[in-house]
Amino acid sequence: MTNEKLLSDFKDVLKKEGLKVTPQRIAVLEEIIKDKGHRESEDIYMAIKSRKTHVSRATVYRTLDILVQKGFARKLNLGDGRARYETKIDSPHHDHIICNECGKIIEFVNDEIEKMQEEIAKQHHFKLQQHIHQLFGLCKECQ
Amino acid sequence: MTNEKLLSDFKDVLKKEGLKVTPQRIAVLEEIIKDKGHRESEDIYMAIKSRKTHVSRATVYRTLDILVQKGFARKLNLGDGRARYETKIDSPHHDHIICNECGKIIEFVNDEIEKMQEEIAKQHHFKLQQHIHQLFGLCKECQ
DNA sequence: TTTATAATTGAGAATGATACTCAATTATAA
DNA sequence: TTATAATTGAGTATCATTCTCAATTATAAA
Ligand SMILES: [Mn+2]
Ligand SMILES: [Mn+2]
Ligand SMILES: [Zn+2]
Ligand SMILES: [Zn+2]
Repeated sequence: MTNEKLLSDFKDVLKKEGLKVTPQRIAVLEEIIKDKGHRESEDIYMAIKSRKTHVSRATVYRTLDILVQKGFARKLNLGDGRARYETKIDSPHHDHIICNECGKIIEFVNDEIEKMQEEIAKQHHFKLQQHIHQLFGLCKECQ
Repeated sequence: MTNEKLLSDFKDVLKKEGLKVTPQRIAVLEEIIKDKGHRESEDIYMAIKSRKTHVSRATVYRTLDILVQKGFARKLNLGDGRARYETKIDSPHHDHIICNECGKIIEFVNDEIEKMQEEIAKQHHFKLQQHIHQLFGLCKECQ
């Protein structure tokens, strides 16, 4: 999806919800799509500030919530107390491998595992809604 | 392993490390082995207080750290901001299924998945150290 | 059993990420 | 241009967990 289309989609969603299109909201959206990485709220806040748009941490958090809610972003919990956000646009489901040393994050998907999760849930009479699968270790460079 | 053996093992470890055997530390150990569940620090703190032993939250946290460090307990992050602790004694590795509604926790192991994780790590040149695999959904009762 | 001493404890303060409050500002539609 | 409801941001609150440090205690030597 082009960034223009994405931006206009976002505006449409905001309007549809009776929410306003503000420079802060646009800036957060732009920041999330610009850098394909797994970003902390603080990073995004600093990146926006270091440019032209005036923004507060509160607004960054609020906008990230909207983006997650509306399917534009995904929120990750890597267990270190700081949430990460990544774009969800053109980004199908995947899980993560995280380096314990340098923090590098690699994405992976394994259909076998995805399938098995469903079976395990079924065996225990659970209706699966989400899952977290994270592998932690040392990356090539950090071993 | 008998509770007596476990207690004496714990005392041995403490002594070996130059740490003191205190009623608070014993109480935390006892609490962790008494209830096989996935306990919050606050639960353990309350349970100990509601008995006879005087203890503080700080000491519960400190002792739980020791128990995890020395292999007597396991610390879980379920993504809700409160750590859970479970006994590691006679409890081989497993992962968890968590009910989004009532919080019920079920344990599972799947050797296939365990094996695949190793392969995935290898493919990405990672030396695997730990992993988190949690399935979230609705349990039979909550659907 | 004392004594010496280093380890431990607990009350309360600190931390850090995130959420909330509310007065001032702003986007939007009439 | 105006009316108004939504948004913003500064600062405060929250909540789990960690830290501080003076008072207490476990331990081992005498
Ligand atoms: Mn990712
Ligand atoms: Mn368990
Ligand atoms: Zn690394
Ligand atoms: Zn349930």
